[in-house]
Amino acid sequence: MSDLFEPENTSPPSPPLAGFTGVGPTAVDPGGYLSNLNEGQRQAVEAVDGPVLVLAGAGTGKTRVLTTRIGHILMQGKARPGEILAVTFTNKAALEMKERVGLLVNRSVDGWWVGTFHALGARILRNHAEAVGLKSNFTILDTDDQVRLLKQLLENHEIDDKDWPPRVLSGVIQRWKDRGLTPDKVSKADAEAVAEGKALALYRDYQQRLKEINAADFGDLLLLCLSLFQDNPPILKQYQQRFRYILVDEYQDTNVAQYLWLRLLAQGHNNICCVGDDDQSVYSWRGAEVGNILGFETHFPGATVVRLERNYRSTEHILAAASGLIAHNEGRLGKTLWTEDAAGEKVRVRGVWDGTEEARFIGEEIEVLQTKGKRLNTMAVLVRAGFQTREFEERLITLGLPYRVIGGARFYERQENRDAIAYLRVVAQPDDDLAFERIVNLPKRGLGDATMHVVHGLARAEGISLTQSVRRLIETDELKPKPRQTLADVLALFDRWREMMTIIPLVELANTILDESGYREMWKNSKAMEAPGRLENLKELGVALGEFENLGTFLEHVSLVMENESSGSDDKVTLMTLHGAKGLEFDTVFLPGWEEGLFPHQRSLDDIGGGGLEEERRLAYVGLTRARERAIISTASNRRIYGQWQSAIPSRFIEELPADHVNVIANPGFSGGEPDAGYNNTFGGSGQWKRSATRRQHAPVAGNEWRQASAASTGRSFTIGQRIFHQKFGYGRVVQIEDNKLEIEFEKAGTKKVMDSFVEAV
DNA sequence: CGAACTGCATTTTTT
DNA sequence: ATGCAGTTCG
Repeated sequence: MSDLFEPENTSPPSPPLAGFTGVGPTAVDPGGYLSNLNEGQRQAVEAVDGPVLVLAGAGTGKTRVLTTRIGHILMQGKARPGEILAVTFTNKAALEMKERVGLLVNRSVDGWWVGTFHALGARILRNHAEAVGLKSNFTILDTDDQVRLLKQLLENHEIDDKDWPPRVLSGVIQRWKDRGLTPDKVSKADAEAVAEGKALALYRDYQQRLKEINAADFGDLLLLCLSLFQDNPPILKQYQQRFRYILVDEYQDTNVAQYLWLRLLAQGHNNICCVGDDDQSVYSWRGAEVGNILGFETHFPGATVVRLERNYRSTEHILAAASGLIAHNEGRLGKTLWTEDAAGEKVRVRGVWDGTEEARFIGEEIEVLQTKGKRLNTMAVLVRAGFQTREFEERLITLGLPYRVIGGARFYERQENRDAIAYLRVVAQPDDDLAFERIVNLPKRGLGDATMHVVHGLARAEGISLTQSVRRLIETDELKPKPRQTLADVLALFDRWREMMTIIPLVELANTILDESGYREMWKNSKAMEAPGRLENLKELGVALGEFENLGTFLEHVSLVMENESSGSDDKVTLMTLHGAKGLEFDTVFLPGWEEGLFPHQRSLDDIGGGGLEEERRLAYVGLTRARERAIISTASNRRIYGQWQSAIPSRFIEELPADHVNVIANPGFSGGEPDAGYNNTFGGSGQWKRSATRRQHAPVAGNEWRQASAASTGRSFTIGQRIFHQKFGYGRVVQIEDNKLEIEFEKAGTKKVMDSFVEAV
């Protein structure tokens, strides 16, 4: 273990933050950055030493607190930039923190220890890879790789993949890792609960195999750090001494492994400041442990707890509604948000007949707001589950309202990009079996199952990687001449590319590989519909590559930063899930689908006493608190789920909203409650929807309409470049086709997405 | 090897 | 209903 720390730290100690301009007057700061804070925020910033928990409610300025706190520590000369560890959960948050700190201290924060748990974990591990049985160029496996690896290993484990699909087992192992459990720490009870106790051996085997192929999965980035620290006290000590101050964002989302990681690093000085909101903990299903934030004072004795309760985002009615709702949860640390802002509009609750009407209603509301001068990018539709966006998309397309859907397939996850990246991975790291396997016969080289079976056999028997196995096999005559020659050629290509790696620029290397491997040729010859798009994506990948110094940096980026955030500044309505909306805010927020079974989701209702329902309620709370000026909830009395029409009951969360802050409006056709719910009647309270509402069997009228529209849209097909006519937008040309949605460049109206049923060929 | 068929699940998402 | 993955058949 040579140099523990990177070059930027070997620079001579500079005076603490020369060039720090702060925000205002310097020295003790009267009128400077501290005076921009409210009482609570200021406390959170000034309580520099010892453990601090900042309970930051929605919209109370936690990012400001975090960044100002970093500035304050530097300003006070308590630490130099390289001595602060600031951890976030997502790259987006890390980027924002870097930007804002950079702005505050008026200098670049490159090289500071600001990043995600995973990125920082990887950074530490690369410095000490040998100590945990890896080489420093180890590959970081994504979820997909994990599953494929596991699938291969399953064969030796007599586990029935019908009962225990690799995906599930991968989840189990991941959860163990989330809890900080290496194979030898998994309890007997835990182990026996999965695949008749056979999963533990699989976990061992999986870890073994990871080392053989010089790879780590996401969980390992933390777990291996823990092992590293525990097994090498001197290394741990150096990091402890180095990170004099630790800051953590979104603490309610951390898992046990992350808590242990933080605790080890903070040991000694205990200068750790965690910011979070227990009421916004919505990720327990992926291993987040609310107990981390609930038990902070026990985990870090003598902790200072600061509550940020003054909200700068929402109106009074919105806050009161949200607070009233979340008050139904037990086991909270407790906070009451308040604001000095106006009362504003009450939260609206609208009952509708079905999903179609719901989409129509929201579409109308958006148009009304638009005529009042509201921009589309101030509005968002927040749904519980991804599939719900479809109905709104269709409606918005019909109305010609631009929208964007957040979430879904990402750039680096597209097949062609993954293939190209696989080539690069094998160049960078020959032992990367998963990448090697992906492309060894892509394009087709005539290497079938028979050949690969032999290769696998030797690899498994010897505990070596596939590349190594191939290297040996081509020296023998175990293989038939043809595949043997093919493999030799492939290996020779990789050897050549590997030599080029250090001499030619990354983009050129990638282009050479795509050409010489025949991969690009494969798509050029393909008659598949998507082929041109794939080639386009490969070009796009080239552009992305251009921004990186070397292959290693690029691959790290690909595995840790799955970003695909587009401009975001366009004037479009945002459609996304409630989970995706955490941390964002909009003037107007639409919250559709508040029905029992959908929200709260059925799965949480089935999970009796598991806390699932409370998490759903927190999700509702998150949704409401995204709104600055307006929150509009809707609930449909009929919904088509899995192709089956079902009558639905309004979500219990609607009843839980405090009546004084809510306006309930039901429609004539609405059948969620009293037989004769008045049209546009405004009730003072929300209790009128008893869940004993009559459940009737019915075939919704609107269903026919939907079916017709759907049938009409499937009949025709368009081709790219075709000239068309649209009732509302006039003549145009098809530029892209996505199912029955067309992107059309109109001659007068610009580029819009429309449904093909509204378009005629000319 | 690729097309057609069958069964099956179907919340949320980051790294 | 729908899509996907695994399997089977030509």
